Amino acid sequence: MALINQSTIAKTLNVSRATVSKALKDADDISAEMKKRVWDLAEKLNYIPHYHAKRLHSQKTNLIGVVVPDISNSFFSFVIDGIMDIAGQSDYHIILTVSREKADTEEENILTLLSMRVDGILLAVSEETRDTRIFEKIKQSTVPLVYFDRAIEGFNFTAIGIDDRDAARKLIDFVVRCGYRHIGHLGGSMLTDIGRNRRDGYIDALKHHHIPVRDAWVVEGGFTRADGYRSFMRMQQNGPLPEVIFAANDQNALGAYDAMKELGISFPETIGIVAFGHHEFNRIITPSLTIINVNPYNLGKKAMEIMLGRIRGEDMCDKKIFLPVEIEIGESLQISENVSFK
Amino acid sequence: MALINQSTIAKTLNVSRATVSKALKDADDISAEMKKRVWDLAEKLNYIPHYHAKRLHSQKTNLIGVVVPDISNSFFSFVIDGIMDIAGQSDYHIILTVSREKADTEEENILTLLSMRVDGILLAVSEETRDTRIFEKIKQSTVPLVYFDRAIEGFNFTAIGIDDRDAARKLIDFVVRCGYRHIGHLGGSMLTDIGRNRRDGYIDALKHHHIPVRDAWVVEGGFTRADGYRSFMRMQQNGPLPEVIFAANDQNALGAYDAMKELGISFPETIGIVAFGHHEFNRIITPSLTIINVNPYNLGKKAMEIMLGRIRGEDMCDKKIFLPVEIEIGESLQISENVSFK
DNA sequence: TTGAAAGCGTTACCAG
DNA sequence: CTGGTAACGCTTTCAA
Repeated sequence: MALINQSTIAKTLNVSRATVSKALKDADDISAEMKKRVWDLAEKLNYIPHYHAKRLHSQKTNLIGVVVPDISNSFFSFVIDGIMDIAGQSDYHIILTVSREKADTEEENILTLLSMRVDGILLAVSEETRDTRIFEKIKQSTVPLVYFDRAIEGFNFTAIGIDDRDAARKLIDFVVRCGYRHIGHLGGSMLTDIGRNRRDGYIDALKHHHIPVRDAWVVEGGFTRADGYRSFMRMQQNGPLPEVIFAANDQNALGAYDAMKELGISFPETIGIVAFGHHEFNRIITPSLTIINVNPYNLGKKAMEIMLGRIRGEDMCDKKIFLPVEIEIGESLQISENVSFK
Repeated sequence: MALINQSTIAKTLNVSRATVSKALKDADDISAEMKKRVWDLAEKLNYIPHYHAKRLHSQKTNLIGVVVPDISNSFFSFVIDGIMDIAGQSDYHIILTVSREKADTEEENILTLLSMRVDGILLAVSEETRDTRIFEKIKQSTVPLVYFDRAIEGFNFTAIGIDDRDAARKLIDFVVRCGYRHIGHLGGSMLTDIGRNRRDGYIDALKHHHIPVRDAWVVEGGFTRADGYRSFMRMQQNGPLPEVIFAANDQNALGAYDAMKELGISFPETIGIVAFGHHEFNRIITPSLTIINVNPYNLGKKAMEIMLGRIRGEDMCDKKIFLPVEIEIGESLQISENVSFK
């Protein structure tokens, strides 16, 4: 016997559907006796209310749509973990979609979420996204959108992430103070703000220390492990390699590590790697990277909290929110004793 | 302006809602001219159909509910990746819920999914689950349920996973053939079938090789990193440690590694670790474990394929399906040259 | 205390 | 070709 509805209960009890509906939600104007009869039968017939029929009426779904580029990237699974923790506390549910870094999949996902009338959308933009018409649509729909990690500029949506440019500057500054001057960059996608900002911070820091930027040591790439592999191979073909490589993220670093292994380049003795990353991942990488540590779980929590504020109507000003970061020193650099990071 | 509905289009065009509905779905009995007018206006007003209103009528949601114990466990994120790949190809969407290994959260999640009238439920049972009334409810609801990785016996639902007992036997057999005879076990939860089966396989193998099972070397635990840490600490208090430890899964192994690091026990020189795990994770562990390799991405794909078959009404027989596994040898064992694994 | 009726956004059947 | 109407499962307002 499949799931039943209120009508079935009403018919069996010879009362109206309205009465059943009210009894089920323990309304004041239903007799205790009637309620008991309804509850007992509901229990017996395994009645489970229809979520969407209910919400159809209330115009509020308590659903939050999430779009991530890649769920097998542990960064995003930790973000989702944070999102779901906050969602669970507030009786919200998550519709998870994955763009696979494809702009058209992302667009499809957003349309699906809008069609499900989610109360809000949390989005980390795919690497490929260029066409921004879909963001116009979201704006028009008045569904609140909060970017996390990666954002598209120009639509005045709230974004939460880190100050990538500043963080990259600090990381490279640290590397320089460790005594290195030959520093390369395996970049992320230059279509994303974080890709550009991390590269710009890298260049800022080199310039600040009067170190020339060598084109052969700056490779445009992406945020996947495969991207890191390809980027390293490209840099290696450009001629002599730097002492330290700054990878756009930890996945990319892992790809570089793959390439070095394949090429027989020892790590970290020959080349050190530093990257943007997160602690949970870093703890299990070999040998430990030196990273700018972003906490993805907190990022997810914070993003969801902001979303809830948005839905409640508080905090309506669109802005960019930065999470704190810190440098986590791994075994990937030979650090002279007198370097400290405040 | 918020999202509009068909009525708005109908009113603006001075036609009936029925006409709009049919025009939008390109029905045969609507004039080309009418269709164009409707489409143009829909486009202009940013009309996006209401997913759940539509499905309310069709009695099919194209939604699949997923319950995982822990999404920050990379095993499950890879499973989800596989599930979503197949789902995307077939126009299904995923409602993801996380039980955090808690039986009551799991039950809540299942009820939510049933209330959303998902077309099917994919479930990896939490460690804690004992009360099986909720599974009765699912059975009653006639919503197809497919277990992946971890199952509860006795309800005759389809389950997909690996033959844990056999795999554990093979893994321990391999360790013995490497020359080790002092082998301990950091177990998973004995409430789960996989926890029991892996332990039983371990015992089978020891018995087969006439190696006594030492209680001090068999610790009951769980599948998280924290569990692994605690279990190792317990075993260490029991007296002298074995040469090789068989951990219930890779997270557990990681926790054991944490404990060893804290206690200053070198790895893998003093103690080797073997575990159930998956390649993607293993590649980034230091030093690489020797694992029985389960491919979680394929597991997810397969689980979703079975689910789709179920929904279509094919393949209605409930059974246990085993995925193939293989041993992946890492740096965690000192292996003598003449050992090979067929 | 209960029930009739309208409505949420959509589709489907049948008339015209 | 177009439209009225009932239906999907539920809630809410207003009468009785």
